[in-house]
Amino acid sequence: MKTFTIGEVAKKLNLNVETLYYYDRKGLLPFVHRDEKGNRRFTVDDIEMVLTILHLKNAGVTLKEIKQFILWRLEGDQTLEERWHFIQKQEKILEEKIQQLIHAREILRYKDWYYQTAVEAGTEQIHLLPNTYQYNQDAQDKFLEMIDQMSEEEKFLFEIEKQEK
Amino acid sequence: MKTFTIGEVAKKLNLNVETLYYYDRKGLLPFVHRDEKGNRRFTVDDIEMVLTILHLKNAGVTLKEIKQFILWRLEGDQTLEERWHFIQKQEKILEEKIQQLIHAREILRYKDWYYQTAVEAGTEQIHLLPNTYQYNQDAQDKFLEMIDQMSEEEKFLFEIEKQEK
DNA sequence: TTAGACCCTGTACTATGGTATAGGTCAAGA
DNA sequence: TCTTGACCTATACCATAGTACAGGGTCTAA
Repeated sequence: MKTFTIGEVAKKLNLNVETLYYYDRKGLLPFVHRDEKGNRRFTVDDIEMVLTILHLKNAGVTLKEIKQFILWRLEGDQTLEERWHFIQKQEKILEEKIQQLIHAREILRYKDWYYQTAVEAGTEQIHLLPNTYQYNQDAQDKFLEMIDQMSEEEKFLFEIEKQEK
Repeated sequence: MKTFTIGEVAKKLNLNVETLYYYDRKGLLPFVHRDEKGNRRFTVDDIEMVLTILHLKNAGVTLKEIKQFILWRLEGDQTLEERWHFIQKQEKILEEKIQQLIHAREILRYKDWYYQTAVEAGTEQIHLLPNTYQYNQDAQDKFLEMIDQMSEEEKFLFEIEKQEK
């Protein structure tokens, strides 16, 4: 069965070897064996595992949690339920993260509109109440139109702005 | 015009005051004025600015970059173009991040299926080739079915697994 | 008049996820 | 033979984004 050196794995997975050494030190690669010279040899299965680490990392899972998952995996079928629940939990967390970023994207798109129109007008004043940095009705309407759901913080600001007027 | 203390702002924006002090130290709140006693007083405009900071932070922008944006904003209309380009750049970065997380979500959903079926079967063996940790044809087919686009790293693994067989 | 709740500054400490550096082994090629 | 490159360990160092703590001021209510 073909095996790979740490350098080959790093190259193929677009990591640098230091990162793989770091993961090993942190206990994320307990499955990797050594040859007679003491060098790590990664099997295809091992690379599969490293890819799983990267998948979880991409999903925002910390190395500590990933380590737990890896250890469960080495324990075999008796930890299937734990692993399943772990995956379900991470799915929920990730879903929330995605929704948060989608909100952030709406905000950026609003700001994009805001600056595009300001640049066209040559001044930000077109969006502001005279002598303040507070947004005028048009800017607020556009905000409401472009943003699906306001956060609590945004609602709070809307409230105090209303009271000012 | 009503103003707010740092504690009030922190509470309303769900931050702790230390974080606001930290932002100030880092130069993100140069617009906040003090009263006779030396205490910070936040105007509605100021809170608007802090909310902008939080929006950018949610979008994954670093504090360093946010500081730049804030400074531009204080310079007024002559920096409108810079600010617009900055927003457009952050939009692109965020879009990529969202797509990456959506890929990660597909992977997690696949793993969810993988573990659900394994738990039902009582063993992970139903997805593996005998005596390895490599996925069998069914598991691979399901992967291809559930994952929209494979990353380079995933393609690489598929290749070497094919060669093994 | 004193305790508690805020406010302030400055400095230290933390976690996370690496990256860099020093010092060493070993095999292959010029 | 000697240098280059890939591997190894151990340790130091880094940025980011806070969090905690020490020491001090000021106002208010019991």
